[in-house]
This record gives sequence, C-alpha cells and structure tokens, in this order.
Amino acid sequence: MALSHAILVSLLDRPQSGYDLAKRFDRTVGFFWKVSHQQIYLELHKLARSGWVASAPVEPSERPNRIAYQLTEDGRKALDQWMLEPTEPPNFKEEMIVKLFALEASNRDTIRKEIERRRDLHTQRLAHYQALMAEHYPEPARLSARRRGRYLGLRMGIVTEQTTIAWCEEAIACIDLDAPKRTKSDPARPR
Amino acid sequence: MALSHAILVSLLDRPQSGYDLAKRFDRTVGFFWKVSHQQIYLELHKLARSGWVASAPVEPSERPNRIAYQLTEDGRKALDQWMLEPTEPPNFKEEMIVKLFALEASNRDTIRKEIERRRDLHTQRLAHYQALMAEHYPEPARLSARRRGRYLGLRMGIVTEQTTIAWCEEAIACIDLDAPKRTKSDPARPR
DNA sequence: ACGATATACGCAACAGATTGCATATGCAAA
DNA sequence: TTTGCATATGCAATCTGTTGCGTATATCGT
Repeated sequence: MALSHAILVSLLDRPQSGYDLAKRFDRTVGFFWKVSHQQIYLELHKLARSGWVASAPVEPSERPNRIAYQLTEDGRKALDQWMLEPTEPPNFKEEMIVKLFALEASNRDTIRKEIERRRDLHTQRLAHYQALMAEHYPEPARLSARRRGRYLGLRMGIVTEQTTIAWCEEAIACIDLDAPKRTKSDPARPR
Repeated sequence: MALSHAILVSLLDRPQSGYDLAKRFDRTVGFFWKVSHQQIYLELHKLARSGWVASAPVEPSERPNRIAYQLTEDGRKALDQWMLEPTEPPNFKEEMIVKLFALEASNRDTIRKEIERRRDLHTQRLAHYQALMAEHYPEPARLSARRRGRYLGLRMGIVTEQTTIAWCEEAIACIDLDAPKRTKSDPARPR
C-alpha cells in the first residue's frame, strides 16, 4: 500500500485536498510515478474510513467545495509503523525488453526507431530534472533535512534517466551488430 | 497489456504451457518483473479466447495434465501490430523515495538501515546478473540476433542495479550531512 | 456575454494483479 | 511407506489502478 502512505507523508507537511495532493504528485514524483486524481480521491476516502485522516477546517476565504484532509494521531502512528517495514525493490515492467526478446522475429528498423524515440524522451526528462536541480538545489551540501529527502528523490530521477539513455545508446549500437556495413551514401538498413 | 504480449513473444520460440512460461519468466526477466503463475494462466485463457494462441498437441511421453499453447496466425499478426506501437517508460514506484520525503519527521537510523539493506539486496542481484553474463554471454560481440535481445535485457538489469547501488551510497552519505561529527569510539547517531 | 481553462469532487465499469485455497500426479528421500 | 517436493492447473475474493463520464463553480480573456 504505497500510495496511501505517500498521501500520509504529504499530509505531514500540511492539510491538503485531493486536488492539492494530485498536483503535488505531478510536480514531484509524477514523472516516474503516475497517479490519477481518481485514485487519490479513492485513497482519501479509504484513509478517512480508517480514521487515519480527517477533514480539516477550510478557511472561509477558500472555495466552499474544497475538502482538506489532515493527518490524525492514528494516521501518524500508522505512518511511523510503515516506516519500520522493509521496502520491496520496485518492479519495473519495461516493455522495450519484451520487444528486444522478439528481435530475431521482427523488424529491426521499427525497434531501433522506437529505442531512439525512448532515448529522446528520456533526454528531455533528464533536462527537465536538471533544470529543477539547478533551480531548487544549487547547493546540495547545505540543505535542511526536509529538503534533503526531496533532493535525493530528484537525484534518483536524474541517475535513472542517465542510465536509461546510456542503455538506449548501447542497445541501438548492438541491434545491427551483424548487419552488413553501411556507407553514408547508402544508408539503407536491412531488416 | 504488456504481459499478454510478453507471453506471445515467449511462444514465438516454441509452444509452452503456463508452467513453462512462469518458470521462464522467473529465469529471465523475473528479477525486475514479478509475475504470478495465476496471472499467466489467466492471460493464457484470455489469449485463447481471443484466438491468439491455441492448445498445441502434447507429446504422449509428457504428463497428460500439461496444456501447451502455441501462437496462431492471428496471434502473430497481433504481435506484429504491437511491435509498431510506442512503449511507455515504465513507472517506477520506489517506496524509498516516499520514506525519504518523510526524512525530517521520522527516525533517521531506521531509514539509513533500510537503505543499507536495499543496497545489499541490489548488490546481490548485481552479482547474480554478472554471473549470468559471464556464463551465457562471454563474448557479446559475436551473438546471434536471438541472443542479442536477451543480452540487452540482462545489460539493462546490470546497469539498473549498479545505478541503484550508487544512489543508495549517495543517499546514505547524504542523510546525516547535518549531524554532529562522530568518532569511532562514539558511534552513536542522533535522530 | 461567451467560451476556454482551472479548480474541485465523485461514480461506475473495467482491467490488471495478488493472495489464498484446492486439486492431482510423479518421483525421490527418509 | 510416508513425507515432501516439483510438476501442473485452476477458482474466488480482494486489492489496485485506469478510463470514461458527470457535475459544479470560479476566473480570465475576448
């Protein structure tokens, strides 16, 4: 049950509505962990039923249809308990690997282009993460505990993208290892 | 629908039963993609209903309760179609990041130990992958197309584990950056 | 005044995946 | 001979997560 606990962690900071949580997810871990707003509303209802969160008073200045939730004592205890439990390595369903397993039986040109597309996509993501890093963490050595956790999350994003890009380059070079040599004037690539 | 296509790709090789497929999954991509045997049996039924696989004759020498499936013409077409579709980057629900987001509010010692545990686990996985690499792909430059796809899958496993281990080391070093200095004779670590 | 966009919540149906249970055979070790 | 293990399949319940739809209000530009 990772999402519910991610919500609890976010509520440690301050009371938030489902909408707030969804936006915050998108801005922080959203790139490598997609969560739909439906899922968040659903989890909030469940957490409320468990008594781990409760509706928080909404400032009269805010919209009336907004429902903010705050962490309860029970929720805080549940979170502390969860922190003690071991984490599983995430599993990682990379469809590219499945396609590569079919390398012999399928069109190499298609696969190569797809890996190139993925490489470009990850290059964009990396640039985005690096911009965030430069903007928010110019001096990592001097961060508060609160910001250090977020910094490490972003670092994971960066090293993951770098690794993925390097792997894509390796895969592109590897796919045609047995193909006949090509020249610039004859760039046709055989199947 | 990635699992169903992974099954189709595996059946490209030869007809297989659910049990065969499950074992093969465990031996190949199983480390980073856990699939239960139930899920495989379920998908096989679905694929059979769609007409993408069909029961294959079972050798009389084999156990009678074994049901092997083979790819049909339709299944092969569906697979070719799927190869043309773009792949999404996998999403990657790393619970450690959620825990790190709670760094300020929780026990650092617990988090540090958990990251050390994860680092050790990934170190074991890496050793396992490297053993597989040495055993099966001692000379990567001379592989057939069939084996090259599998080689690249294993390479992805290796670089992913290496990256994860390096990130764990970085995180361990980073967690206590603001803690008072410790000596070997006084290894107590404050919260 | 109108439309676009952002805010804000939720239901219903489905798909994907896990967990626990049930069943049955064959083989080898204690 | 009994116990346990590997082989081999499957149901039912549950949980997790997605997709599509529906409903509002507020804000802002034209």
